[in-house]
Amino acid sequence: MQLSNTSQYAIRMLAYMADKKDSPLINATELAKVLQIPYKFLTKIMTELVKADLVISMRGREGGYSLSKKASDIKVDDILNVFHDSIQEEQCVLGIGFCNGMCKCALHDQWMEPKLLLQKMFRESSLEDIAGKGCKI
Amino acid sequence: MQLSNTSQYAIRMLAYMADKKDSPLINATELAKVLQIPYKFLTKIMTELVKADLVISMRGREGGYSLSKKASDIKVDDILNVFHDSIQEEQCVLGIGFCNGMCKCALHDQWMEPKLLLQKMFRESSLEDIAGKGCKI
DNA sequence: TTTAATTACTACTTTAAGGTAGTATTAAAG
DNA sequence: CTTTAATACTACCTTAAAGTAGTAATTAAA
Ligand code: SF4
Ligand code: SF4
Repeated sequence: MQLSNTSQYAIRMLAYMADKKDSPLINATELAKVLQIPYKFLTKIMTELVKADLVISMRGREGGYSLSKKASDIKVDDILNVFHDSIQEEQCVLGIGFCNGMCKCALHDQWMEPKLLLQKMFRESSLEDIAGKGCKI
Repeated sequence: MQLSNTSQYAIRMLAYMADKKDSPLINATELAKVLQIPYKFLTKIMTELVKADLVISMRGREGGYSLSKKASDIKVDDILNVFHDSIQEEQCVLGIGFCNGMCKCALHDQWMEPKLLLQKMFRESSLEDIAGKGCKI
């Protein structure tokens, strides 16, 4: 019951970048070292974030990565969507069926509440919220 | 963000058994067919449930499985614990660190609420609650 | 006592996520 | 122009979960 490694890495990478919004470009070497994420895996993930238009990359010497928009405009859910790790509308807590409300077990209604809270949290929390709150992640 | 396949299967298997509390023993062949779970995988899972004392098994002809206690006494969380799929006390929503409340990101407090709800749900929901509510899972 | 039907055990295969290696491409610095 | 430092691409390796196969052990019916 937790996010994939890849999503976790992606969130931390982008949160770090949001935190260092003074630097126009941040490179993979720095990110890998500071966040303790394998360099090659990090660049692989970053390339996906570039393709998803959450990040802009500059190749070549003095290159690096930067957020494609304001930190407050990049929601956690946008990141999760890139890696298909977001909570779907009809997703069953047990992963058994898809909730249609027609025929339900006792857990169905109980699941609604935490599910809605999680969805809300992911959709409304931006990188700005996560970063720069005194605690580096 | 969902339970492992193994946990899902285990819950469905036990819920089905709870539902058929009239039959003293239920065998793997029936379970596999009705629940559409691979027979060999099902027996592997069931053996773990036997070792965890949630299920009693009878070998040999006319053998099968039965719940080791009343359906109302087997909680979903008991099943999740067998497969290390329960939500830990200090578990971080992002899977990044372990929440100690000392140094936290903005998601930390928001995570508390759905997490407590999920824990409560898993701990308080029994097989009796899931089974026999008109909807077979 | 033999046979059939069942669970238990051991070992293997498959799949997908996570991770690594090497090379190509790009662009600024010198 | 050449070098250097960066990202991008392709292909592979590793690990753990999921699933499969075959055989042993057990028990009741015949
Ligand atoms: S009724 Fe229960 S098992 Fe079925 S989709 Fe809803 S939560 Fe899942
Ligand atoms: S502060 Fe945020 S990242 Fe750190 S453990 Fe709590 S929820 Fe996770």
